[in-house]
Amino acid sequence: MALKYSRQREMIKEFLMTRKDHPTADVVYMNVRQDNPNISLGTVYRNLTLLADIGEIQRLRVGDGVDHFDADTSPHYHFICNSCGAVIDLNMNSIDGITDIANRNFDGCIQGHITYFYGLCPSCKNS
Amino acid sequence: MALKYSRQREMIKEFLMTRKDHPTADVVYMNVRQDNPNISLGTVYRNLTLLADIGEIQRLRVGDGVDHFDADTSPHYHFICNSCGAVIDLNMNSIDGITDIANRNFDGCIQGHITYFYGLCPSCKNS
DNA sequence: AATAAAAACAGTAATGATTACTGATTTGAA
DNA sequence: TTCAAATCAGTAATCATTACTGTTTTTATT
Repeated sequence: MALKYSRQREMIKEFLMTRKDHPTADVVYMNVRQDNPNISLGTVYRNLTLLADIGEIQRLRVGDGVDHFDADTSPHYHFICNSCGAVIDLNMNSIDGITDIANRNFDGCIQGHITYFYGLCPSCKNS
Repeated sequence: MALKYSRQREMIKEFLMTRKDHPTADVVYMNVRQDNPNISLGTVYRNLTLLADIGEIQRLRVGDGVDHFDADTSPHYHFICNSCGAVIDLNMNSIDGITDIANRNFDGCIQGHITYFYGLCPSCKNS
């Protein structure tokens, strides 16, 4: 199962790198299709999953029933607007200490955490 | 749209209160059906959503593609086993301080956070 | 450059969780 | 008791995602 080059995968990754708003598979599909009208939605899904599996992108399950994708794989937190659903990067340090706290009273082995912040985004706050 | 009594809703809530493992709608359905074989899956979904909306239960989106439900509405954290998918309550205090940290460099208004911990559950750890 | 096996593709069908619809039943206030 | 509103059971529809199939592309090897 050696990885082979794929124009489609490159286009998907490149599109994702231009976006800071963590688009869904469908948004990726609609945009990449502007340059390659023949691309299939299944190809988009398959490559997004593949890219996430090899760690080149990040899959975000923000709880709205649709997966979002982020080309920024560095550890960072996300904010989801309760009003408009926007997914926004947060500028704050990692709070890895909480996994230690969580491990204290737990018999298993906690390896990491996922945190999402909720509230009103700057634009929804002023309207 | 005043809320009226419903035997089905009561059964669903009562079943959920007996469980600590955060069952899915389908599991609720299969169990409640033992006492009421005529109950409809749609009724289970409708009432779980209604109970969550009025705050009597909690909906957990743990990222496995299926919603889980918890009759314990007090703030507490959850752990998801990377191996078996079990959803387990964690015995630790709320770390509300992190919403303050998150708010510092954010123009919007952060109202809360959702954190899930991942790793190996006690039973998967020893096998 | 020609060959061929593996990988990836486009297009479409299938899946699975959840929601919406419909006509019948239940609830609860007047 | 009456009756409108709420809820129900059963089923159809939706929507995101995955699986399947026959074709095309990639790439290592001649």
